[in-house]
Amino acid sequence: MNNKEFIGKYIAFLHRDGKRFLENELEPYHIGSSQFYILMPLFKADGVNQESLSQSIKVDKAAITRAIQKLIDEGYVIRQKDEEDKRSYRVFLTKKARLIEPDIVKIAIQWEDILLSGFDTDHRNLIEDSFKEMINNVSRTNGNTIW
Amino acid sequence: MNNKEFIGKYIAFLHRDGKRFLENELEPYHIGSSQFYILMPLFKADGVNQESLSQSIKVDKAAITRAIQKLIDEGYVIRQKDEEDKRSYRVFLTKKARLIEPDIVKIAIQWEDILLSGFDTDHRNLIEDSFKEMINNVSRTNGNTIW
DNA sequence: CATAATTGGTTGACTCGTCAACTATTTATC
DNA sequence: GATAAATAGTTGACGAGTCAACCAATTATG
Repeated sequence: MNNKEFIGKYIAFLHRDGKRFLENELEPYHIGSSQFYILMPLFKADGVNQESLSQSIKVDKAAITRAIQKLIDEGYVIRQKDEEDKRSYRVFLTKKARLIEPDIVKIAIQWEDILLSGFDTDHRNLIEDSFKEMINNVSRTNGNTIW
Repeated sequence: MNNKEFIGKYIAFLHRDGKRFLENELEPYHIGSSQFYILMPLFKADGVNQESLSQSIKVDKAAITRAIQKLIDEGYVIRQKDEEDKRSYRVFLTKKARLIEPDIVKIAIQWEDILLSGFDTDHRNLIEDSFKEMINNVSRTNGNTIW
């Protein structure tokens, strides 16, 4: 039984599968997984700036810029210069985005249900907590030094 | 307490952090994370072909081709036409690769230790099993249809 | 045994994300 | 209040991975 595998490998598997799943499901809406990750926080609260989106999904602001451009092109968001701080833009959902919101959320839930199928509530909570712990572990480690 | 988050989001966080960690640590060896993922199975058994590597790390064979090219350029592997099946190449580690093997394995363990720090043995086993279940769930789902 | 289907590998075009360098605005500091 | 430092956003170059189209070799099938 010398088949010890690393968690990192499993994380990579699931990440790639998830990306593929999302991109297949999102194809009818002409967006990809990067747009999905931006829409999700916007559904909760729009009018925020790109920096805030960058922090909430922990993705480089350069990637946010590019992903938002696509959302604009497809008519899902508009940007408006923030009059309080003219360096930044506030990003707002359009009606078109609100129309697809239930579909997009459903896709997120579908993926969650696939991943966790067969897990009871306790197990789901334990997994969620464990993920949070791992994320804390990582940020604690790279928070101080640069590794 | 309406902050239900999706596991998929956490997976993406950890994937990106892991990639960054690996790439920082691997820099002195002039390889990146894609080479890391290929070296790891080769350390267990080399002389296999690219298709086999593709399956073992679940990465598209096109990416394997490109990642191996870099390993060749850096002198960590050589390829040898398989005389039994002339379509395929057998990939062998060089001495240079064997020399860095302990370092590379140590980097993998380091990342594992960061992720799972504070987890006792039971918790670690539970996490590993849960990841395996999630991966089974995914392959069961996309095994039949194409979603 | 000839032709068809499958398999191993490569290439090109693409998405997603990172980092570094840059502009423009805002905030601190002397 | 001028200059320095920090912050929001953009752009370019890159690495990693996917998919599709393609060769060449192998295996099935008629």
